[in-house]
Amino acid sequence: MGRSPCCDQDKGVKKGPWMPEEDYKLVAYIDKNGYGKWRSLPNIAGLNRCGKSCRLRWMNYLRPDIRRGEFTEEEESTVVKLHALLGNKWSKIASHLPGRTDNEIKNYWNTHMRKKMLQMGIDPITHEPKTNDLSPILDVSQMLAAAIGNGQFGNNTLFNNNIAVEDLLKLQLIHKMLQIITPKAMPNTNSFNTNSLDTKPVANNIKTNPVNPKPEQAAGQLNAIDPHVFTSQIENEDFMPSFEDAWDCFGDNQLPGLVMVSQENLNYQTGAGMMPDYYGDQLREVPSTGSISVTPETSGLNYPGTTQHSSGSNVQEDWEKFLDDETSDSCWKSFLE
DNA sequence: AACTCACTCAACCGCACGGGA
DNA sequence: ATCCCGTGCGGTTGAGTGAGT
Repeated sequence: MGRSPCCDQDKGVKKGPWMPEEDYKLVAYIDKNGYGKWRSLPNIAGLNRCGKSCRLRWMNYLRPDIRRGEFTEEEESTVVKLHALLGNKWSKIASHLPGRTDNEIKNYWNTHMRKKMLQMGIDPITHEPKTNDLSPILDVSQMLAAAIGNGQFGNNTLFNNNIAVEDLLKLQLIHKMLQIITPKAMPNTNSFNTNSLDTKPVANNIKTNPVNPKPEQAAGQLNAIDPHVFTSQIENEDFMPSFEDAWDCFGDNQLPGLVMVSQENLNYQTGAGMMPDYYGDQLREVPSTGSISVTPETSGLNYPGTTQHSSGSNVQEDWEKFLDDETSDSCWKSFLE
C-alpha cells in the first residue's frame, strides 16, 4: 500500500530550528482555529513548513500546558515505574505526567535516567539488577593492583611485605562480591573487625561511589589514606582478621543460601503496585521469605550456591566444595586461595 | 584564546495504525 | 478489499553549548 509523502519535498519546505516569527504564526493560527488538519495547516497559516513539523513544534514546545525544567523526584519515580511496566511507550508514559511530552520524557530517559540506572547497576531495559556487573569487583581489583604494584604504602616493611594488606583487600573484595550476590543479608563492613585499621576512606569510597572510578581515581582513593595513621594502626598485631574469622562473622543466619532464580522469586518485581523504589534504595527490596537469587547465566559469575540449594545448607561448605572443584580451577580459585 | 570532546534536546524521519471513501 | 489521508509513535540525528585541556 503506497502512501504519499507527508511533505512535498520539492516545495522546499523549511527544516531545522523554528524562528520566533514562525512560532508566532503557528500559535496565532491555533489560537484562532484550533489545531488539527496538520497537513493543510501550514498553507493556511502561511508557514513554509511540513505539517508534521508544525504538529511536533506545537505538541512538544508551543503548547501552553507544557511543563518545562528539571524532572522532580516524583516524576522520575513515575517514569521508572511506568517504563518498567510499559517499556519505551513514551506517549503512554507521558499521558501519566501532565505537562510532559513523550519527546521530553524520551530524551530525559536516554540522557539522564538511563545513565543513572546503569550507575546503580540496574539494567535500564529490563529493570533487573545487573548481577553480571563486575565493576565493583574491578574497582577493588584496581585498587589492589594499584596498592601492590605501585608501592603506594611507602617503605614500611609491613607494607613492603604486602601480605597483610593484600589479604585485607581480598577480604574486602570477597565481601563486596557477596554484597552483590546477597545485598540484604550481608553484614556491614565493620563485621570484618577491621575497625582497628582505618580503611574507611577506601570503604566509604566504594560504598558511596557506585560509579566506576578510573584507575587513577582508584589509586587516588588509596592515596587518601593517611600513611601515618595507617601504619601506626596496622602495627597492632590483632588488626588483621583471618579468612576463617571473616566467615565466622557471617554466621549462618546472616548469609542465606543462594537459590536458583525462579519465576516465583521474580514475580514480586513485576506484580502490580510492587515496583521497587530505585531512588530510596539502590537495591531491590527483597521479600523476607527469599534471598536475592541469581544464576550463573545472569551473573556471569561462577560461584558456589548456584546449584539447587536447600534452605539450611551450609554456605562455607559450598565455598570449600567450590574451591575443591576442579572445574572451578579459575582465577577465582587462585584468588580465594 | 583556541581547540576538542561530550552532552543535551529540538527536530527529523520512517513507519504503523485507524478511519473514511 | 484496496487505497488514501491524517495522525501518532519511537528511533535517530545534528546543531548548540559547556566543560576540559
